Amino acid sequence: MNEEPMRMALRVTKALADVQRARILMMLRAGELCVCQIAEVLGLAMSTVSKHLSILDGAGLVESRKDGRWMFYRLPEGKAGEFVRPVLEWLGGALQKDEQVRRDAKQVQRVVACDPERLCQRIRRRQQ
Amino acid sequence: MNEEPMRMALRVTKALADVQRARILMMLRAGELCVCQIAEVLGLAMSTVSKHLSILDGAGLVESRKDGRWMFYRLPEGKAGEFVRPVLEWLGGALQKDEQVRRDAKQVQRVVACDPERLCQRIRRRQQ
DNA sequence: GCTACATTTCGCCACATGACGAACTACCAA
DNA sequence: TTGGTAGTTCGTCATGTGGCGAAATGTAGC
Repeated sequence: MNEEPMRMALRVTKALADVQRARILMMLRAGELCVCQIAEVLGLAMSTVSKHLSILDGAGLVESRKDGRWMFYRLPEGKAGEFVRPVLEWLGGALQKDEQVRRDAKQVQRVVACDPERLCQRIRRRQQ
Repeated sequence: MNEEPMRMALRVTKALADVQRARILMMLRAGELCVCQIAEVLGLAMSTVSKHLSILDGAGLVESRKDGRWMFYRLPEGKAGEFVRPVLEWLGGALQKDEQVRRDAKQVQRVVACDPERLCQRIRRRQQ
């Protein structure tokens, strides 16, 4: 194991160096979310969100779980997240009072209350 | 005071999301360096290094001091560096065993022993 | 099997970023 | 004041990145 340290570190910092990905990480503090829920809050196309999530995943900043057609993403737990936990905590502290992050957190509350089926349909309609 | 938190955080993460800038930060752990010393170790043009340093400075990841024609850069100390210190420590830990970072550290030892006048001349010659 | 649908991958475009050399600035020393 | 020099800024170019829609993938249910 143990790939070149610089490569690992840069994958993390590059993954963190984007607004939408920072917003996603903050949203996931509330618990796991599926792609369409995240897309709904960010107001982005699902393909775009999926790409962001694969970048976060590649950096070890999220873990995923597949449930039927749905894919749920969450912050890494336990040993898997050891490497990135300090940075995630720093980011959380830095964005604690960010207005957009707070709006997102409220939206997440609304969105997890919805039936995911309906949510995905709504997003799909928005895109055409 | 207190600019939008997201903007501040992203300035830091974007500044960290580049190999050369990560190398610079690691090099500065040995103490302050001038632009030509950094350019020598990285093997980049001074104009490029200067740009990197201005990005690091804008993120609060370095402080600077002017001495005659020389500009010295160092890691931020005291209260100024409070915000970024956790990330810098994380990066230091992550890159502890990186080969390139170690080579850079040795080069820094060589370079600080040189007369800076001669060093700058050497770099300038290299660029033509 | 076939259909519906959540997600991912692909192809494309617009824009951001990192590199260089040249021109410009600021400062020291004659 | 004039030269020389460390550093910065500017213009340019190649490459990287984020966005979308369309096509591909995989899974549930008929």
